[in-house]
Order: sequence, then C-alpha cells, then structure tokens
Amino acid sequence: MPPRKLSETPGAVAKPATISEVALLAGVSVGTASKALNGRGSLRAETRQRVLSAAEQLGFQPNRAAVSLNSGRTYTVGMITTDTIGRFSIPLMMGAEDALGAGEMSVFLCDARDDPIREQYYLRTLLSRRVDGIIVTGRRTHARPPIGADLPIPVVYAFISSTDPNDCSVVPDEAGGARKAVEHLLATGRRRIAHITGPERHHSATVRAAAAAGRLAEAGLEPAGAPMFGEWSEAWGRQAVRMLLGAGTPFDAVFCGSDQIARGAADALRAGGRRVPGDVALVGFDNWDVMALGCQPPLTSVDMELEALGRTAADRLLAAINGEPSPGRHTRPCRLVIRESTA
Amino acid sequence: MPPRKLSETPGAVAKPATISEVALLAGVSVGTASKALNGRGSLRAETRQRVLSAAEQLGFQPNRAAVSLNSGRTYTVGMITTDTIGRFSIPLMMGAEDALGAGEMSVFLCDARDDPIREQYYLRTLLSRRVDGIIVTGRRTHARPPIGADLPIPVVYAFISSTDPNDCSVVPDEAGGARKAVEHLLATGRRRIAHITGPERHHSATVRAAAAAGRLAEAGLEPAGAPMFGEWSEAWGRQAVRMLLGAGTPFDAVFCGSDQIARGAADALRAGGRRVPGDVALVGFDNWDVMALGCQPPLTSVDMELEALGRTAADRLLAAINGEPSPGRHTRPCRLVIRESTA
DNA sequence: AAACTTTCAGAAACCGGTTTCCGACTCAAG
DNA sequence: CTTGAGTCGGAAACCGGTTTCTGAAAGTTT
Repeated sequence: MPPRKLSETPGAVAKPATISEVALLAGVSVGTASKALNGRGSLRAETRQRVLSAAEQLGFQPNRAAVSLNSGRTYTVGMITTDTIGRFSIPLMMGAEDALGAGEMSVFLCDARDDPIREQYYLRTLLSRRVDGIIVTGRRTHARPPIGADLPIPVVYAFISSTDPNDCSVVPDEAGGARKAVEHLLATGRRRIAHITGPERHHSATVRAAAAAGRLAEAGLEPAGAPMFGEWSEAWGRQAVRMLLGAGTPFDAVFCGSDQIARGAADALRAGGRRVPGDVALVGFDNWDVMALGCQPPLTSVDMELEALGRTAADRLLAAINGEPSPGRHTRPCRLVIRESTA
Repeated sequence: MPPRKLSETPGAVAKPATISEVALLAGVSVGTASKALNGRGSLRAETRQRVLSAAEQLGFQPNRAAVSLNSGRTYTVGMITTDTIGRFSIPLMMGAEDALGAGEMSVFLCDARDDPIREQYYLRTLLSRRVDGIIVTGRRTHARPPIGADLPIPVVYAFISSTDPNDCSVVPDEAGGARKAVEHLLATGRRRIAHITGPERHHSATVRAAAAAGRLAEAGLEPAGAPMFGEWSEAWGRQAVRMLLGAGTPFDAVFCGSDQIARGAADALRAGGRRVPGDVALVGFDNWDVMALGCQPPLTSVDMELEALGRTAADRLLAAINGEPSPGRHTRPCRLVIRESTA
C-alpha cells in the first residue's frame, strides 16, 4: 500500500495542489506553468495544453495568498455593519455581495453591534487583511463620523452616510419616497392626511415627516394634525390611531413612517369601526413583505430598494478601487408599491 | 517639498508599512524585527522595544497574505447560506461570527440563493482562498447532500444538516421544542389541542407535528383534529382557524408551526369571538420578536436559540480545525418563551 | 555557410513575512 | 590566557505564486 494515496477523482483533493506539483506533472518549470495557466508569455500550444490538463488532473486552484502577495490586491472587500445585522442590512448586504461576487470579489462580514470598539477592531482587522475596499452600512440613515481618517483604501457608506462630504455615501431618497406617498394619496382623492412615525430623534422620522408636510403645503393643504412621533412599533401605531380617533380630528388617510406602525394603525382603525381603504387610506414605509402582505388589507408602502442600493454602493466601491472615486452623497430614488390599503 | 511625505500621525498611514520599513527604522534586520514583534527568539529588551516603537510609529500591521503563506493557515472561514440570507440565517450568522471573531477568525459571506451552481462557485472560491473551514447553513432544517466530497478542510452544517452521518451537523431539537409547547399547554389545563402548521413537504412541519401528536398520545389524549398543513403565512393561520371554527370541533388550544401562522390564528380567533387565552390558548414557533410581540396578545413561542446554535457550530468548526472533529448530528434544545397568549 | 531573427522555456528575483541556522560577542571559570 | 557556555542578532531559506531576464534551438536571409 502506498504511504499516501493521491485521490483518483479530479477535483476531490485531500490536500490542495501547488503549482510546482502541476509543473512537475507537466514536465515544465514553475514559471512556465504559471504562464500557461494565465495565458501569458509565448508557449507552444502543446506545452500550454499539457500544463492545463495537469492542473485539471490535480484539481489545481492557485493559492490566493500567494497571488495577492505579489499583485498587491486581495480581491476582497470588507463590509462593516456598524449596528446589528438586521432587516435593513440584509438586502443591502445581498445587493452588495451580488455585485461584488460578479467581479470575483469576496466579502468579509463584520458585525460591529453598535460598539465603537468592535468597529475599530474590525477596521484594523480588515486593514491587516489588506482588503481592497470597505463598505460601511447600518440600520439608521443618520450621518455618522467617518470610520477612519486617511485610510489607504476606498470606503463607501451605504444607507447611512458619512459626515465628511468628501466621503462617498449612497443613501435612499427618503424625502422623495415620502413625497411619492403623499402624492399618491392626493391623486386618489385624499385631502386630510395624518402622519404617524417613529422617534423624533431618528433622522428618518424627521426627514420623512418634513417631506410629507412639504408636499402637502405645495398642494395648498394642511396636514390632519401635527406629525405624531413615537416608536417604530405596531403598538405605537395602534395607540396613535386611538388618539387620532379620540381627538375627533377628521382624516381620510394616514401616512405611516414604517410598515409596522401602519399595521398597528390598520388594526386600530378596524377596531374603531373605520374601513381601510374605504374610510381611511393607509400608506406604510419600508415595504417589508411580512408586514405589508400580512396586513389586512395588504399595505401600500414605500420601498427604499435597498438591494439595488447595496449594488450601487458596491459598484461605486469597485470603481473607486479601480481609481475612479465618486466622492459625495449620492441618493437613489424610492419606489411606491401600491396595494389594497389605498386602492 | 519632499516627493512623498510620510504621514506624521501614528496609525494614519497612506500606504501600509512593511516589516522591512520597521526593521530599517529600528536599525535591525527583518528577521530580528519579526522575532521582536512576535515575541520569539532571544533579544535584548532594549532591541525588542526599539522595534515595537518603530512598528507603532509606522502603524505597522502584518500583511496577512504573507503570514498565511508560510503558516498554511488563513484564519478565515467561509459561511455559505445555501438559500437566501433571511430571518433564520441572520441570528445563525451572528452567533457564528461572534464565536469566530473572538478567535481572531474572519468570515467570508456567501449567499448561494438556492442555486447549486452558485453554491459550487462559492465552494471553489473558498477553497482557492484556503479558508480554514466552512459553515454551511440555510433556511430549512431539511437534510441536504454534502456540499462536497473529500474536502481538504472541515465543514460544519448549522441548522440544516447533511445526509452523510459522518458530517458534523448542529441542529435545533425541533421535536423537543414541540413537546415543550404541548407540555406547557397541558400544564395550564388545556386538553383539546389543535395543530396548524406549514407545508407537509417541509421537514420542520412534519417533525413538529409528529412530536406534538406523540406528546399528546403519551398523555393519553387525542389531538383536536388532524394536523392542518398549509403555508407558513398569516393568511393560512387565519384560514385554518376559520375552518376549525366552521367544523365545530371543540378546542381550547392551538399549537402553531410558526409565529406567523399563530398571529393569523389570533386575528381569526378574535374575529370569531373567541378570547385568547381565555377560550383558546395559543403557542407559536420561532419566537420571532416582531411577530410574537406584535401579536395581540403577545405570543408564547418556541425559541430555537439560533444564535447559540450558530455559536456552537462555530465552536465545533474551530475544534475541527484544531484537529478535534466532532462528526455526527448534534441537537441543541429549544426554549419555550411564555407570554400572555397562554397565561 | 555565416549572420540574424524568432520562438520557446527555464533560472532567478520578487512579494512580505517566519524560522532555522550560524557566527560574533560577552562573560565566567580554569 | 585559554576555553566553554550563554546571549544576541543577522543571513538565508522558505511559503506559492508572477514576472523579468536570459539563452538555447530553430528558422530565415544573404
């Protein structure tokens, strides 16, 4: 019995083959093997073929560490979510991962969990691993301080943005989304529109509220009461609608800052004897399928197209890596998805 | 003006420093610098200190590609989600990433999206990058064929399991979870328990249904009707409860295969004039906070403790990398979270 | 037949570290 | 003063590839 049997089936290797093994099997030098595998240099077709089939036979995959050592590139990027990976980060990450994977880049996942120490730890790790670039993302659209100063590699902020106007940030046009929501309600004949949303300290809440109010003002209309700031929860949606009903303010539509709030609102409206959309039309924000579709009736909602946003961020990062940075804040439009709650 | 100015502030480097630059600045050879930085060899304390401050001054971080080239290890693992990253993958990934990050390992994220071609592409990529190990995960607990045969590195399956009994799989004890749910209902005095769950072709649905029925049989009880297989949606939960009410089968509890189903059930019960938990107790599965807490009343639910499961999987992978594999299928208990829907 | 091109493959340097081996130096003991 | 042991730091090999440089062999021209 041989001391160490090489696997017979191609591709199923017990120990990764090196280029010297390929070269040995093909009867050439390592340098020649390298040229053959990468299509460089001038080789006889027969030689090239011999190397290629040797590589095939051994299931050869070049050691990326060796490759990056002399190319200086790792074909790797880091993705740091500053806060916990959640509902917003996922589509972002998927979009980014998709765009990067197509460019043969791999993605390091780092979850900083709202902890600045973890954030810096990950940054150092990524720099030590010589990633070609970094995407910074998070759960809130708030602008944040740059993750590091004078970094040797490009950084793109996705969803969140950097306070440094020279950094590249890709963010959804939340104001535009809110305007679209109001426009749709106006177009379907609503005139007394209330707004229920999240905490006033949240950037998203204030931006959307201001944009909604602005669009109403353009139409020469007053909002049905002041915007109601609270939490991003169903409970708050229910409570706010009860307050609205209790106050006696007339309203024929509610634009909510999130689908969860909208869903709570729908339940409270039904409990209060109001039909949706008959008496009151309802628009949410986020287009979170579980909420928007689980709602009765299914919810019209603003979609921030996070996956596309992630893809855009990744594309801009790739461009920056290739020497074409796009500094500044770039917004991407939101899309209104119309369902029964406003039909 | 000098042609290329080195940054004065430590840590803020425009181009990563190499160990030769550190050695030059410290006035020693590269080999000595390496020893000083890694605490190897015998060096005078003064020399070691000189190297350390030179490294500090230049913000030196060793190039991981170079390190892994001669250590043979990359301190990197791959995480492949065979289907789309979603609600189940996230806590898994977070747990795994947490356990791995503590061991200085970085995680490559791969989203195969239910596409076998993407899956193999990622597998090849990870092998080429010489990751030290791979975690395979997915959205369904179904057993799946091994991702590759005769791989040079350890693989751990988390949540999903491998059909090869020699592979290491870490899965939640769904049957145990279902039994806990039924036990809790029995302990709170319920005797006529119905079961509404997902599609019969889903492993989770059949396992949980069988365990629930089994536990009832042990107590000498019949279930309130046959288990109702459908979809994992609120709509199905509503529909199933309407069918139950229409059929006139008496029941005082419903154990649902998911929180979404349970939530739909809660709505339909309320609409049908049944009080929860007064007339009917309700238990869900997954303990998905948004659903369980948004439900009226908040939902008692079985938690699969996915984050802990991810951590366990990562720990087992680390052990395997260190030469202590733990082949076979390992289950982890579920936990029952009790809320108002059964109080 | 001599001189000049062209084709092709190997030797060697290099990327940025780690590690082994070896030599120079210091110091204490004989 | 010689010898042996112990300290310390440098030279060089090595990890696995890529690339440049060089030279041998073959073909072309006069």
